[in-house]
Amino acid sequence: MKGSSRNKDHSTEGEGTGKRPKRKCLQWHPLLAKKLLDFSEEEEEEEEDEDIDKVPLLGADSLEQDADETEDEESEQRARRPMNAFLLFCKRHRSLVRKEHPRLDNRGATKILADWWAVLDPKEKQKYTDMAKEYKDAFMKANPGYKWCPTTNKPVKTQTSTVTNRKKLWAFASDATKDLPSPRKVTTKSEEMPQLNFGMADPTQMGGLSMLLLAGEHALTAQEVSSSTCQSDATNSTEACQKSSLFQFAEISSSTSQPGVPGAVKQTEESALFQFAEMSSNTSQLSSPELVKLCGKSALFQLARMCLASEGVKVKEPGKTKVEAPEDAGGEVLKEMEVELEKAIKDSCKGKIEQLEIKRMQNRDDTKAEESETAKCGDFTSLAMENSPFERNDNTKDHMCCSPELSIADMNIFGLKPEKIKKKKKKNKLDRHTSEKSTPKKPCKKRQSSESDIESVMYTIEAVAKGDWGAERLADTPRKKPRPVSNVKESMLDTKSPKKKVKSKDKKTSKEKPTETTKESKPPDFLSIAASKEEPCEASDNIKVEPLTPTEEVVPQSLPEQVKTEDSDCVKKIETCGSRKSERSCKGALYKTLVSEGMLTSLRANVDRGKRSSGKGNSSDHEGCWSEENWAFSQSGTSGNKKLKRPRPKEEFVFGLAKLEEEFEKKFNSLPQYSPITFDRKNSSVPRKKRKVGSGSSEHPKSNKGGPLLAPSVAYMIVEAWTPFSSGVQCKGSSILSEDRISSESAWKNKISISALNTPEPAMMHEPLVGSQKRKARKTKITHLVRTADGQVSPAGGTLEEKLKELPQSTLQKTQSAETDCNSECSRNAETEENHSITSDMPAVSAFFSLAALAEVAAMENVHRSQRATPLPHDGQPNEMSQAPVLISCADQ
DNA sequence: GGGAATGAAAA
DNA sequence: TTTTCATTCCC
Repeated sequence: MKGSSRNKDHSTEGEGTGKRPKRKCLQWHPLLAKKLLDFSEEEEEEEEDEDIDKVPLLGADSLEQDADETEDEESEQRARRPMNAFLLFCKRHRSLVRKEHPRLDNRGATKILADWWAVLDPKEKQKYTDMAKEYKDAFMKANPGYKWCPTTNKPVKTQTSTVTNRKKLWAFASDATKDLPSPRKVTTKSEEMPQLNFGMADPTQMGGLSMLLLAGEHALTAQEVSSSTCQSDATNSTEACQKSSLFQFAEISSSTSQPGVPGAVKQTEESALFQFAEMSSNTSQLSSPELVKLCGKSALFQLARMCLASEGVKVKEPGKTKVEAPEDAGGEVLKEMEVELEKAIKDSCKGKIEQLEIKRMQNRDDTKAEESETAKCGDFTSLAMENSPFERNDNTKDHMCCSPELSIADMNIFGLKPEKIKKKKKKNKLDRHTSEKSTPKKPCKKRQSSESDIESVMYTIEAVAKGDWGAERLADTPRKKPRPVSNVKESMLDTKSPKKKVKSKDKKTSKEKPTETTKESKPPDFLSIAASKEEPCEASDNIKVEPLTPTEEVVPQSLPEQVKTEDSDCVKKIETCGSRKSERSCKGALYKTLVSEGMLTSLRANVDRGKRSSGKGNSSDHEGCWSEENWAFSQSGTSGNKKLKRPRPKEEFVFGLAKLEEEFEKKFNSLPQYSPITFDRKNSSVPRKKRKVGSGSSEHPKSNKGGPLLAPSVAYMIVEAWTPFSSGVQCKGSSILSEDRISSESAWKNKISISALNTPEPAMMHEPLVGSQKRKARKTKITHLVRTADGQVSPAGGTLEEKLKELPQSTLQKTQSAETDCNSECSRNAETEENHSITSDMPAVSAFFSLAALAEVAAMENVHRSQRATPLPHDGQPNEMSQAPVLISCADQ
């Protein structure tokens, strides 16, 4: 009754959409959700404050379960066992069933679904099975210790009263080992998680540094590649660069995600990417790419100068510099530095720098100048060199609290002591941002200054690692600094990137800016993100991390040496900066290109599509894969938007969740949906139970209803068209169907996407048949199908090809050729061969897959076109199949 | 919270 | 072989 509101009606859209059962907060990925929740909680606190007491628990998710949670246990508890194939099927088709049978309640729907399931072609089932398996695998990876049945043990939950009813149990084998669930704990507690699959906790806790580490590691490899590629060409390689960049991002994201910490990492990454995108976009907007380069150079140049200056300073007064207190101790040095900086800055950008004394004054004045400058050098702002130092000084003075050591270390890390100093100012602002985004946790509310320092450092590190530099900083700047400077920056930002403001915390920012007092408010951000403790941890982490992770060139180098060998550091730093810069430029260029090409847009669109899920709010995490993909998407998506506003922290979380969900959905969506009609027929023909042979129902389901499923008519048609083929073989052209699929496929990282997802085979008929019969059936069906596809019109198989071709024309824009190719090939293959494992191509593709999905698709398409260019005709050679970008899997009965 | 379905895992 | 529990959501 109560539920009546919901009625079947809306459910139409998706299972996913609306449904949130009361209890279950997180359908798919409890784990992620929890993790995310953790973050989100914090954020929420910030935003909402009201709500959560302190409980870090899950504010959001918890819907009902909150109670249960003590974080750990709960988290564990939270994990829900992965859905099995049937459940996936149900989820996917329930809405359809409901549409057809609005009055049916779920039970009835479930029965129908069961019928459908029974009828469903084995192949089709296989897809779901595969997906389920994948899902499970991912889940298990995420939750190594997860047990389906807690069995008696389940001691776990006892405590919390709530014990999750349902969830209850699953005891994790060993808490320690079990990562997933525990991760949260770890995070909270500080235990270390071995990482595990997800090990989110660590990175999160680690904060930016950890992030850096993770990202850095990935980045290193990725970057290397990218750098090499990028270096080769600027524009020409653009595509290559793009790919590389995408790839890198993907890897980074994936890598980070894998390790764990979906939430934080994602955010950070996203932010980074986003920033990147913004950077590029901004720069592009503001000025030509050249400008960008110039700016970057200038920035780099400045940095270099900074380093040099710092070196000099160090040489002169190492001790002081280290200790820092820039103003206090190294007034002279500072001045020198300032002078140099000013020069450099002026050189590059007109003056932003101010002397220590005048800093603020100038800063204010500069504000105006900055605006103008901004246009000139976007990066510059990003560097935030100027202001930050000053502020830093101030801050340092004010509070060096946290650990001067850290600050120093940080400085060392960067290799840019001076920079750090400078950065601080921005950092303050940035910090918020950074902390929020990149490192949710760290910040201690209390001392901004200290935080700012650390954060700034971390931020910079992260930025460096990411190569975001400018972008992040830009974003950050606005936020944190309460000071007038911030205002200036803001103005800068405004002009440059309204987005950022929009982004996440503009609101807060605004608040913050007004006055330092706001700092507190700021802290909330941090706080929200980070637990109170983190600071020390962070610091330590940072230090530790640095050496550990070579996140990026800069960091690693600097890290080890940093502490003592400053000189070398500086040099190195400079170099690194340069390298990064190149990377950045490449990335930026790539993004730009992507944007221009519209790829980002498309990605974004995909994301948007997925959004509906966002409403759900559930996040699913389970697999690294998904999460990774999500990230990738999110990143790409955000970047694509260009300016999309970055969601606020909360939003980000939500976003993260949403993204996860989206991804999941994408994947999920990738699963073939079958039109009810088809089932109906079958059902009708065969009264529920699986009818095995099927027979023939020929008909085309497609007529309409089916439409709802995949892509509208087109997709559906395609499906049908494919079906025939699929009957014998499954064709999976990645691009084949609708974008959704593509996206979804992309989403799937590796194999899954390829292997299973693909083809939607509506048909269910043939399966049971045996050998020759099957073949006959297939052919027959095929003809039928073909006909149906056409609209029932064309009879014979000959039409198939035509239809296939037509189909693409009709709807498919992109992969038409590919599809056709696939189809033809598939058909052939089906006839001749049935089993084709996934193509060899996959592996390569798989690598990028998540992120680059679109890019890949495009590339693949291009390749196809170029290579095959509608070769298709029947003869497709099996070999081609393998080659063909489109994956075709032929399942043989 | 039960229930309708299926399936996987554990006992 | 039996239990649990995964999803969905009305009742």
